[in-house]
Amino acid sequence: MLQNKYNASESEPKWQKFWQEEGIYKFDPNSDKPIYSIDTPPPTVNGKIHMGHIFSYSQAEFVARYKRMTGYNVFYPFGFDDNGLPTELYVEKTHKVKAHEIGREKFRQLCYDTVQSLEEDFKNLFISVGNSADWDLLYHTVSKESQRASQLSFLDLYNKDKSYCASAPALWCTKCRTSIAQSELESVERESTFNYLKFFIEGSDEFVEIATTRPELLCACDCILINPKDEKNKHLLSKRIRIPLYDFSVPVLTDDKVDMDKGSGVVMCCTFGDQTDAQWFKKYKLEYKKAIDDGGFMTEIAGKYFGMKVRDARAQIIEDLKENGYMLKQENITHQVSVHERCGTETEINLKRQWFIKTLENKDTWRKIGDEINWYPNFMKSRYTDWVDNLIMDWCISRQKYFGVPIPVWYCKDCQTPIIADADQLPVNPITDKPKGNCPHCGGANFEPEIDILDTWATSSLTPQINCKWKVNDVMFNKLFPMTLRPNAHDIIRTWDFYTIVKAFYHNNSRPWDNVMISGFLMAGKGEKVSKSKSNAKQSTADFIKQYSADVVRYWTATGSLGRDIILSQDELKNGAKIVNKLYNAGKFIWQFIEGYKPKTVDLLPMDRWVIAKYNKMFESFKKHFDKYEIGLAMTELESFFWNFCDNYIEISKNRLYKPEIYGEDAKLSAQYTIYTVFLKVLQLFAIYLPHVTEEIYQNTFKETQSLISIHKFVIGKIESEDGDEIIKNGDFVVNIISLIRQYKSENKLSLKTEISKVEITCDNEEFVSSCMADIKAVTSTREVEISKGDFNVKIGQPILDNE
RNA sequence: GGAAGUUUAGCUCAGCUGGGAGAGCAUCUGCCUUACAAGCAGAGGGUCAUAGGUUCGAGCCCUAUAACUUCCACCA
Repeated sequence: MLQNKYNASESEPKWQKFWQEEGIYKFDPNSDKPIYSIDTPPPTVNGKIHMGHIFSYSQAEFVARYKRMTGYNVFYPFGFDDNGLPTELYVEKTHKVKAHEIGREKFRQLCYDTVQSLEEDFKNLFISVGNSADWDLLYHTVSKESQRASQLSFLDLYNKDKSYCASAPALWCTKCRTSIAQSELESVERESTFNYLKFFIEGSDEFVEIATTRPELLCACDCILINPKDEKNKHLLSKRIRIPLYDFSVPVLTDDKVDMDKGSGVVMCCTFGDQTDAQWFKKYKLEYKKAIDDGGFMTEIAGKYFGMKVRDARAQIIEDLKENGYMLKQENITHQVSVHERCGTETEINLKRQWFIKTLENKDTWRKIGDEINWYPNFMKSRYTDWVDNLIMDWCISRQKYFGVPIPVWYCKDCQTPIIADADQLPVNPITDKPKGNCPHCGGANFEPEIDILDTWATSSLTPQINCKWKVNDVMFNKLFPMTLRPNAHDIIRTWDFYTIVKAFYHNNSRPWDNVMISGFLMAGKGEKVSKSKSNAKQSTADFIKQYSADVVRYWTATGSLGRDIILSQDELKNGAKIVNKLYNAGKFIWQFIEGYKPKTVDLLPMDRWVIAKYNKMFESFKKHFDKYEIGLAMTELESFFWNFCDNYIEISKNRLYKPEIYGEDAKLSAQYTIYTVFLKVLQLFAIYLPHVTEEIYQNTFKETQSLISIHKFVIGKIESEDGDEIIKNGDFVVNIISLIRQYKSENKLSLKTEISKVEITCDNEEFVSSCMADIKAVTSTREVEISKGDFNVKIGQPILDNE
């Protein structure tokens, strides 16, 4: 029995609890069913879950439900990415502390406590929106198991010579005080000035003009470069050039990368102004002059600018250059600069001992694996291939941070050789643990621990291995790996997707998954994304659930299309509320006629066969869309069928259901069979999107005569029927006739229940139309219908206005 | 500078292998019809971005152009 009104805020938590208790969504490791596995993105634990997450995660959630209901044993874990920089930044911000000030251990503990409570909230939120992950499979990137996997990965890469330790120029964030990877850069437009400076040739008052945006790096200048083909500057080659304001001079070198036509065609190379400088540094084995310290302040070599922030030093040196007559001219420009995506700070390049994973040497492999994977939507694949094509640096995995997976390495104090931990001592923390033996190189017994930690992506790129129990349970691993689906938003194709591919190839010589499904972003407005860290998520997800219900929020998430950004729309939410209400009301209506009814095969009336054929046809395209991960298009098919079912089929059949004494017992049985069967099927399909209201209806109606404990345990499919397109065409034709009569009433401002004395129909499928005579009469309230063969025409007689 | 996506009704979008221009919302007109007024029935509304081309026929294919969005590169 269904209550008169549906109360979502009562029902939703009730069913969520029921599903948990009954293990409705649990993965069965012993099942023979084919496995469908989902490599769920672990959200970074740094703030609140906003509607953008719900949007993106729902896409995979719908797929999980769909696959479960098409006979798969679905492996759908959930995870949290709770180590690393994003979490540290969050903790520093919310607790108003600086990690390097309060100390490593204290800070790690603070991080740990913070993520514990946040994750509980995250989990509850995802449950409250009806997420059907198997929570028993929950993983954390900071857990012992993940740390072990991550360190095993490190060992494996080291043993396979796919990683190396080097003092090489690496991207550096002076605010976060850590090295970062190429993938963590973001381009932003910044105002700057182009400064054209006089550089005097040593021992002469002749000068050469060199333009720079970074005059504060003059103190770190190593050389001047020109193009080898540059005739006009050729005379500089044998000369040394004096650095303005500083008491030293540098040689002139040649390099093809110098653009003769840019500025004066003469460039200065500093350590380090940009990527090109870093390349020249390596190529010509230049001296490292560290001008900027780890925190973004000028070093001693900057002379009078020592201790100043880069920006201030730049402003000051520009003044000094002007004052001393070195400034030829200045141009204001706006240019793209690389900033750290997490904090927006302009990045520097720093030279430190770092660990790298080789990514440059296998570009062809990365492309090949990209080709092996199905990308949905396909055009998003170009994000991946573009990224691979444009890689210029190996993946730097050292982070000078605290809260993360330790790099399992010590260095011999005598010969500096890295000592790698043993596999059987993992997870290991080199600061508190000791290596198992002496230095293999010199036999030394004094070690210095590596204090850096691993890039958080170095661990999260192992989610398939972590989830599938790599090097933990071989049987499981072989069963699950590679995984079926990787769902994520398009912002992390170059990080998460790329790194996961790299690791799966190095460790398992395989692609990590068969399919990648890319979702769009929730935009707060034009060109403005909603993000956890920016807190521009105006209304919280919990508020939306409270206001509209979880089902309605889910409905909205299903309206987006693959890979495309969407803007939160109140209209779509209202639409969702309408559909939930409509389903519930249809359930109430149908219950009146199916209470105690058990479906049995009967001869069906034509319009009943019609609606079943319509359902089957809709199911085909529903399936077609869903198999291509087009969740929204599938739902649109379902929705429009359901609305048609209510407004046309139910209207037609309700007379037979109400008045068997007029239309006959058989006609009622036929209608009962049809509404029972079709509505139960429709409910199953809607269960993917609206799991709560469909469960509420099922439990209070069909459950009585069905053996399955939950609507979510059904296998969706077609309804048995011989009919095809012919009956659809004929039935649609009848609906069209009904429409014409409704139109007549509407145009004449009559109530739809107004009786019509007589309707004369001529058409060429008069046989079929005649077979639906009783339905037509009933639904249009027509006393007499005459049908004959001929050109299509519907003649509507007089309405009967007085109640007789 | 390279690339991808988008451009269809006032708004949000659907249109599969070329043949009828569509849905929802909004607007307007009716209707309390034994599930639902959070509903039902109906109506109006479009040079399918622009210009060429292929074709018997183009929203769809080709070429060029424009606008918007995004990714990548440039950063002397």
